[in-house]
Amino acid sequence: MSTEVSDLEPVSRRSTAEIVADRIRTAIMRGTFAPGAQLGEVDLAGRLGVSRGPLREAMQRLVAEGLLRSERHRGLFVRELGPDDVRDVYLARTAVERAAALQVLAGDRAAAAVALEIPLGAMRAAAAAGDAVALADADHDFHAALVAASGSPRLRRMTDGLLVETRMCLAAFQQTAPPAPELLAEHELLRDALRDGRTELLLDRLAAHMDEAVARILAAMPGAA
Amino acid sequence: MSTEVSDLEPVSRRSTAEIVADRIRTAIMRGTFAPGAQLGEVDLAGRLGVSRGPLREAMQRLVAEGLLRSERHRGLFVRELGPDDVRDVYLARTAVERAAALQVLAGDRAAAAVALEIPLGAMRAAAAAGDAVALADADHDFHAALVAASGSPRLRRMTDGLLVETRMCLAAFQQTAPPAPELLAEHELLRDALRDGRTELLLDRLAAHMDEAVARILAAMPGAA
DNA sequence: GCACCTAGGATTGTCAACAATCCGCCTATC
DNA sequence: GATAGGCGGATTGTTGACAATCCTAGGTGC
Repeated sequence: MSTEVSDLEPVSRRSTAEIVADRIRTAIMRGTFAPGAQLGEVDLAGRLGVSRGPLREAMQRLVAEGLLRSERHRGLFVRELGPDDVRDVYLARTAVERAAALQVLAGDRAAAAVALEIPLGAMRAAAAAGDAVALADADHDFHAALVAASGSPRLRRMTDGLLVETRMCLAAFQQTAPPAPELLAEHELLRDALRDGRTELLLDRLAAHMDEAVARILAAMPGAA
Repeated sequence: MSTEVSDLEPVSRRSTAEIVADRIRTAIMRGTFAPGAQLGEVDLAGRLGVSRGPLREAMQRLVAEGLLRSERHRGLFVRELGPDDVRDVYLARTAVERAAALQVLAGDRAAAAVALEIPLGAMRAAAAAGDAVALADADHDFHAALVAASGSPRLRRMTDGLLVETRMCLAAFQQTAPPAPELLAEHELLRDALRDGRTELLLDRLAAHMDEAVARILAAMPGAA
């Protein structure tokens, strides 16, 4: 809203509803809207500078993505994710990223390994600077890049949605700083196994990576069994 | 539109946008709207008896699901699925249903096998009657039931979307009648392997089932490589 | 004859107002 | 004192109209 770099296409190529959806999605991802919080339409519309029409369209999109819960004549609420949801998100992520990894292994492994170097670099910088948010961003980008390298639009779309939910889980209790060096090492091992075409090793490490993430999150969760 | 069985809750519990989305989704699934066709808002709104507001909300939902393609100031078009899309849909389905199958194997196999008997019965009846549409419905229900038995909401939601795209692929050239007895046998083999807990066998049969479906569809497709 | 420009029509994008519904609180009654 | 009934405020759901944009057809100049 403040500084647009390219005023050539201020609002042209993307629909307003899509822009609004992205904005709210990011806000939910960052924890700006607490889980369970109600989102008033007039308030949001006024804050974003749009009318209720496009805003409602954006909301429908987020409801379809599973980020919001709509109660008729009650309002829209940010979905709250419990322990079961954490397990389910990572179950689905494991399934999708496993398939993506297999596709990458069958394709151009080297190019994918190179592409992964970008988020890995960001992860190293974030770890060195002790920036937890940047670390989470880099983690996010790593997995998005992995799935993007598969060349599958549907796996990519699914991952995009699941990663947002992952960030929602993390944002609920950001104070739980993950051990940065360990996290970085895990991702580098994934990159190594991918680059070297070690199929079984990659799949095992991927599954282990997911299991550890679930354990980390559930350990930091209040009412986890 | 013609005969509603339960007029007790005509529009109460579900939002209008959701109802409209379901209606259009079904129409796309059945091939009522040809791929690439433009959907005019005023025309659809008038035909469904709602205003353009809820209709646009429903459209945003379908766009998010990947069924429609929106071009700004141009209109909404039914997505056309090419050979690459067919392969991608089944790639994603294989990933999701594999994960679901593993979850079922780790849970209550017997109950899942019983649940699968319902769509299998419908499939037998459709095969005997030579009803291609009912056969496709039963096929659809089988895989939906398999994933539902996993107890994972996210795998379930992904499958719902992917199955709709599957039907879109099939609807494009309905005349390609699949060999009913063979299709039935394949699904019964899946059920058997699931019931008996034969993990490797089930996963192999599932992958083969998907591969055969892709081959069947691509063979009937006009411009397939 | 061909290319460019312009007017027309139609469609989408957006907005502000109206109507229906629900929640919380207050009051009256048992 | 507790509970049933009703009222007020707020929010969502829906509608119709207005404005911006794009494609197509026709005309004009070169």
